[in-house]
Amino acid sequence: MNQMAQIIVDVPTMQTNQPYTYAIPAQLTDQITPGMRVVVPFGNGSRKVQGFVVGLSEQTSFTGELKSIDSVLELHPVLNEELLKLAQWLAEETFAFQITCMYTMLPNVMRTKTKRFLHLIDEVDEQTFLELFNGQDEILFEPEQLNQSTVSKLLKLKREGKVEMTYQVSNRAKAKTMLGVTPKLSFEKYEEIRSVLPHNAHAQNKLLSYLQSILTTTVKLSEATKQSGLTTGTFTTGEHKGWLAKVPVEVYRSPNSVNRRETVTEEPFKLNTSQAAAVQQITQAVSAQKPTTFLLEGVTGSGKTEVYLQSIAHTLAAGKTAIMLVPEISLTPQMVTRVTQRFGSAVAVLHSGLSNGEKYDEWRRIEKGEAQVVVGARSAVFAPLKNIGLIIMDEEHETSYKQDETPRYHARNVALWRSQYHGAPVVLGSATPSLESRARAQKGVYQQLMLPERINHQPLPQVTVVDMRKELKQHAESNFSTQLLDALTKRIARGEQSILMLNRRGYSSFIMCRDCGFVLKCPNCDISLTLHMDTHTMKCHYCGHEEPIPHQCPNCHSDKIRYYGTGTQKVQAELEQKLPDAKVLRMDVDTTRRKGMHEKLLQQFGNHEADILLGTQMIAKGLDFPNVTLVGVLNADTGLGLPDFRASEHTFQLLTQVSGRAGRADKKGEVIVQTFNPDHYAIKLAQTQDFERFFKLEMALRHRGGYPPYYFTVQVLTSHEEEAQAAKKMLAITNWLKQKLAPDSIILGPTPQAIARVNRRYYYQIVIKYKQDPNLQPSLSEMMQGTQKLGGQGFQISIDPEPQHFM
DNA sequence: AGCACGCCGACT
DNA sequence: GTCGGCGTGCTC
Repeated sequence: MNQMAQIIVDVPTMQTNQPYTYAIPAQLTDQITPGMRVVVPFGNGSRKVQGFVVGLSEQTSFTGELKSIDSVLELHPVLNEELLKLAQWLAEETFAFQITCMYTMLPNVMRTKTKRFLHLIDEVDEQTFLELFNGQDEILFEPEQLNQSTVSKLLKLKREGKVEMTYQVSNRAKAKTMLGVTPKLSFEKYEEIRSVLPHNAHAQNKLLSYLQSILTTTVKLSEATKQSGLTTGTFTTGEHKGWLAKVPVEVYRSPNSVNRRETVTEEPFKLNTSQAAAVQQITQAVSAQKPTTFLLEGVTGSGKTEVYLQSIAHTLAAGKTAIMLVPEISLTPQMVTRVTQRFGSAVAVLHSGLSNGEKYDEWRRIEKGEAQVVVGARSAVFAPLKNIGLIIMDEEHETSYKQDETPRYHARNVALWRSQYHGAPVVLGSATPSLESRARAQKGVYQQLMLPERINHQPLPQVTVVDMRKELKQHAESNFSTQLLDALTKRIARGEQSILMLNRRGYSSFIMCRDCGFVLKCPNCDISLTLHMDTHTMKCHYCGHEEPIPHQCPNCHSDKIRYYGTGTQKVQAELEQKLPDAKVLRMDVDTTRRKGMHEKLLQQFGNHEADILLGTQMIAKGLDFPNVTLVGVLNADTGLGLPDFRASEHTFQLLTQVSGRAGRADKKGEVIVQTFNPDHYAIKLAQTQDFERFFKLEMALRHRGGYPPYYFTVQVLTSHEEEAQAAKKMLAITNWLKQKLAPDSIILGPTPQAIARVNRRYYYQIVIKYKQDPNLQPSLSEMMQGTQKLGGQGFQISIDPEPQHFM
């Protein structure tokens, strides 16, 4: 009989990042199983915290006195054996706390906050009673809500033993309920009642028949009224007479339940030879339960999605489940509809647009086995599916698959882990794979699948590169070349649509004084403020600081303070001036901040309510508008200037993707790319969508520079309010690590971060490059242990494995 | 995180 | 002398 449980408590610190042993009280002996959420007393005051049971035992090596589990939060575990193991692996891999990893895998509602109450247990004078307790003998204790003297007075009473503190962990993971009706009597009994019913009681007679028809089941009241044609009043009468009971029934808040088709309406398309070959290879691995990783390479329009869908169909037919990961930005209604029309109610969709309650409900549908296909962004890789047969990751090169806060995991690595666990293949799909993945395919670690031809044999759109250096010499400064303006004018005349993309990477519209060169900067961060015309403010994109637009230079009081840089708003203004007849839709962070605006704008554009869609990167991904025949990239190369070794890769990927947006239907597409670097290889090769040549060239450069994928990388970051402190600490860490690491591991730095100060803190970093270093993981763990106590000294230290950009 | 213990300055 | 400031260390 297991009398003890190992529990990971919700106290995210290095020192508490380990299981604690608790006694299982007698009345809970049979209920506690690993993966459950429980409430336990923790720490000196035995305050109550949430915890996860990770193991059971009969003994413990702990010699102190054990505390007992307070209560359980669910009847069933929320983490199964697989996910518990995954959480442990993830914690080691990303240097994060186990508790943080567990919460990452679960819906937000499972994160709890403990409420504290103060209870009066002794006599106090009337004055204090009224002042502190407002005449009640129990109050909610929220120190941040109260003023300081009140808090200290209360704490004093506590020390004197006149007041007791109690804790309450509130469980927000509640299923939504609706009123349901359930018959209370037997068929015969209802028959008896009917025989003594007055002849004119038609409604009650009808109710009796209805109750007889749903015996032993519970039906939602709203459905019951619909089915029976009776009013809620009649049901209430029935309740009063003891014929039926009104009980709460659990329902799902599924937002798309209305349009979620119960029946499959879309037929699989016919595959071409290469698609069929790909599906065949994938499904073979599914059947053989081989955890093969496939790299599915195909130009835009080569029908990757159909390969995914038919592979999933096969997986379902084999009685298994599947995960399909897509970047958040391509999780559009069109895309979701396509999947749901194929697989009906077997699909669960997880995306950021859902409310916490809705996410919880989708999660429960998956967990209960009611959904077998999960479609979602990064975190959907943790979907609690059992018996996974296939994991798909579309646009595998997308940087959004890496989480940029702890745990800093990459969904691809999690997918590969689960693939090994389940013996399930992974399909990584992209037109422009990440160099890491493509290199692995080269080495035979991944199996390459190619889709060389476009589905309807259209030629790729013609891509013209315009040299903006020449353009600028010919006429005044403008965002538009003559060529692009002409092309736009033509489309408007023909009633066709255009997409204009502004590459915002490394660009912002700041404001500068033309007399003294003063640039308005954020008072908290080392970064210039960005102009926002819609709110008429200057904003800091890092800390959110906001201030009014200056009309006079704060430094020299000149009024020649002007805007610099190119934002979408400025381009829109220029468009309106140059093409006054064109209807322009602008889509950027500012116009899509409100929930649902993204979809709404796309829908408007799809309905041809505008001629031109102007936007940033977000319009490059996965949109399919048949009437779009022109794609213009206003500034292809702003990203190239960044001191980031992935700059070329990102530029190539972006241009290739955006080019795929032109002429997808029967109309021929054209792409115009404006650049100041027309000879750059990333731009030239994107013109012909020649990924293979780009790959070879870029790999040679990475080899020369000693960059990934030739090396693995880890970034270590320290910060402090004082610059010298941050620098000193980083240097000390560097010297310590140098002694620990393998001789062929390289440490770059310490260097200040590109934006050295953010939110009043200074950041210093090092980057470790290594090929194979068994000492690295333990050394970094040791470092995290050792530096933990420095937290109180105002230091923050974080580790980012395989950072997206380390500048 | 949050609670207690413990050691120093400024008050009745 | 005591009250309360927060630096330090621990939590089954």
